Amino acid sequence: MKSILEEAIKNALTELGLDHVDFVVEHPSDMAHGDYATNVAMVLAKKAGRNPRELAEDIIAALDGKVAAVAQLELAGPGFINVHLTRDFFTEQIVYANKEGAQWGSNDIASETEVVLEYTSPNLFKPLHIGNLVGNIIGESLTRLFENAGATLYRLNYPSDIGPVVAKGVWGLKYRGLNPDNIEDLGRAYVAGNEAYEAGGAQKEEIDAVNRALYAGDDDALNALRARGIATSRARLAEICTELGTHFDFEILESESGPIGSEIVKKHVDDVFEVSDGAVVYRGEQVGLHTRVFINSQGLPTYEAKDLGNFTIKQKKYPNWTHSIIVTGGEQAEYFKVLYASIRALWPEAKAKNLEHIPTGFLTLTTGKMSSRKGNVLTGESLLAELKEAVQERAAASRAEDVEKLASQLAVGALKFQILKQKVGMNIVFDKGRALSFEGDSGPYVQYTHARISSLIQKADAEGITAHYNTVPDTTYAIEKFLYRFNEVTSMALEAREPHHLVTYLLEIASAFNTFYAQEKIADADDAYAPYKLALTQAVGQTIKNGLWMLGIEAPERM
RNA sequence: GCCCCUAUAGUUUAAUGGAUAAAACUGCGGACUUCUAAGCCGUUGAUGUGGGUUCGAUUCCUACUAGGGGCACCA
Repeated sequence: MKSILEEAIKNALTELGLDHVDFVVEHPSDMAHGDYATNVAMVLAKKAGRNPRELAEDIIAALDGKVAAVAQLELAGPGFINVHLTRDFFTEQIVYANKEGAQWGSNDIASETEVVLEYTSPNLFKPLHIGNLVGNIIGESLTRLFENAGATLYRLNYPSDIGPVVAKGVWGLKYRGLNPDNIEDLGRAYVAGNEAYEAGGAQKEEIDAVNRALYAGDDDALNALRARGIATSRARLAEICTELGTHFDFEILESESGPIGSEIVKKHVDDVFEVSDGAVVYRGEQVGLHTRVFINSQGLPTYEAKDLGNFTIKQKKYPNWTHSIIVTGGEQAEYFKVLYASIRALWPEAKAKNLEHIPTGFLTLTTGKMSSRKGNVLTGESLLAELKEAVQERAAASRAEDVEKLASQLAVGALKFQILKQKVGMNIVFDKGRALSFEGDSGPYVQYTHARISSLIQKADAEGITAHYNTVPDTTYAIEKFLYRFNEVTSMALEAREPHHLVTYLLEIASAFNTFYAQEKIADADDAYAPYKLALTQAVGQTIKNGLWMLGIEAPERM
């Protein structure tokens, strides 16, 4: 609808012999101002040297009758043109939503793209910090927004299985006699290794030696500890990903990408890189950035070189990619600028493609600071467990058949919703108390609205009410004014890489539905409008379900 | 020291350069007791400071203040 209006306005400008300018068609914040409004007259006024209100009058005249769904055009304020849509338009949107079903809200704005999206990417020898979950949650939502827009999409996980962090963990396993098959011991081993490393001295050198040995792969005992630790960590990661609703299409390990990256760096040591203090570096200053080390003075690849190897593997596996997107913590924002600069220097053809880094915010707790080094972290799984525990009683008292499943759906919903609610990149202050309360602007609020709708549909069915559109009320319900915006929101959320627009929308539509529900009896067999209300209710339910899916959140039928 | 990001109500967050800055939590008040009260209705309360651009600035530019992040062998 929005694009139809934009097109009609452009045609009107041509008809009036006016220049084309950049104007917007938007939803006025006050619904009394209509369903859409455009500022075209005001933008054009100065250029044309005319009064904006007079100009708006001319445009209204030229626009009148051109778009069937438009009931009324009015001039307002300093020169806005407000557009009111017809009753039929809103009814048609309900028909359309119900007909589309699971496809409702989809679009094709990314149908020409092939996207490799890398996210989650934990270190296999560090406990999964709740901060790691942020990347998973945002990344997963982006993958779904891309899929919803028709993209060919590949989900990539890039866990770290070799390097200093792994060496610390393996050292801890060996010298503290910890069990590599136990996930808690793995966490303790890393903390011990890190403390030893920071203390310096002989132990630090031991850890460096472990690191070199692991790269060389010539110490069977260390190799075995590393392999067992990795297996333990990956098994647990897989469980968490299942619970969160993420599956990966493929994985690249740093132990694979490192050697490939090293080769590339060594091959280009004269044209792209240079040797400095025994290390191989890239001089980012030439493009306004900073210098970074790609191969350290011990001859081992750093994150930088590994990422070049990672890029090469992706390139080989998916040569037709158009977008390579990596979601990580915001502290890596500057790093990725340098990395991408080096990639463009190495492979000029990459300039024609889209290399994107999406930095996420830092997650802090309102209740105090966490430190992964000291081990007093709130791990991803412990938080999920806590959320599930908190919801257990409610879930048990609910109408759900499978209480455990509902508890999990609500816990995951609460967590994801709170993280996706704000703009990507903003630091997240995680309020456990609020997340645990499940009230207000929360995942469970929207999930509850969905369950309520499912229940209403069931009741209507029992009452013998069948959805149809023959008897339509004269006035448009407020909720109908939100429904048709769904497509606009999903496109915008994807284009901006900002799922929070969708979150805001779902809260609005859920809230509008709950108001509708409080004001109107829906499943009333004696009500002539009941079939229409039912159709509307179904459409809202479908919107919420599809919208939650794009956030990676399940929509329970009963709760 | 240099670079990047951020600053909105008591708190946590919204607002593609537009009209009276939108919610939630908290506080206070209320309705129904009819389809799920994890709900609904009402109410108090905000754009860090100074300039600039613009018909119009929370949004763009600039200086300052405050907070976070980064700046060579971690990821």
